[in-house]
Amino acid sequence: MNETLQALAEPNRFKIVELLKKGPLTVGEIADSLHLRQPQVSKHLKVLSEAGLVQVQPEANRRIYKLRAQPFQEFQNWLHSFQQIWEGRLDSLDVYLQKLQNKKKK
Amino acid sequence: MNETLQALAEPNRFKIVELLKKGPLTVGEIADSLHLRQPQVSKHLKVLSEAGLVQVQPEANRRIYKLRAQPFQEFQNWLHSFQQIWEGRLDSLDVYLQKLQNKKKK
DNA sequence: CTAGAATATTCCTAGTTGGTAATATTTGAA
DNA sequence: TTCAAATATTACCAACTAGGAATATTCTAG
Repeated sequence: MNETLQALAEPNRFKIVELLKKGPLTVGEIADSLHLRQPQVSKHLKVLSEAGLVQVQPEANRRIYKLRAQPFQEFQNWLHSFQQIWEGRLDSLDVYLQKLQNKKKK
Repeated sequence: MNETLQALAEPNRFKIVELLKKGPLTVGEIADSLHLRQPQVSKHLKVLSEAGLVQVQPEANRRIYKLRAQPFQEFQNWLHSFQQIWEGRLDSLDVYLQKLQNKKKK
């Protein structure tokens, strides 16, 4: 989960992921699209790969990269755990202030 | 969006967000729970605040921090844009290989 | 008004990381 | 087998940042 976040937090890696949403691409195509140097793209893809966000399929001397579904789904699950919060406890601040008051009076 | 990711990518800030899911807390309470020093917690909260992930409510000489819904919702929207992908194009790799073949034969 | 608690800020340092350049590796084609 | 294209790897540097220590600020209580 945290590895996923760290991988996505880098702006160029985020752009790479956005690109791959449209479909699989080779390293060179990504470099061209984003105006990045090839070694940098390879390094970013390595990070994304180690985080499990992309998978690679060798094809001749090209490497075709594509997104993997799982980490994004786990991400959604995590975000889902927030949803209840905004509903059930719309603003528990008042409750909290009560709690503080009680402590003070102990 | 990217600021949100960068804020969440730091492990201790992630823990702070997880803590705040259970309800608003003061700086000191966060520091105690996570075994962090107060200045560090203040600094992390500043980053989270500037990213719009938390909001603060001064109460005497305490500052009560709580999560803000919006950035998490935007996050969900972003992730939602992936959902169609795993369905419609389950594995467009074959299609892509066709494309490569065509280019080669041009 | 003073003391102390809670929090923010500043300065410094060490570790991390993105970018570049150069090089190595792999593969198809001549 | 030799060349060129595509990609990965390495070494290096500059920039960023988290952590720690010290200090400043704000507020309450007495």
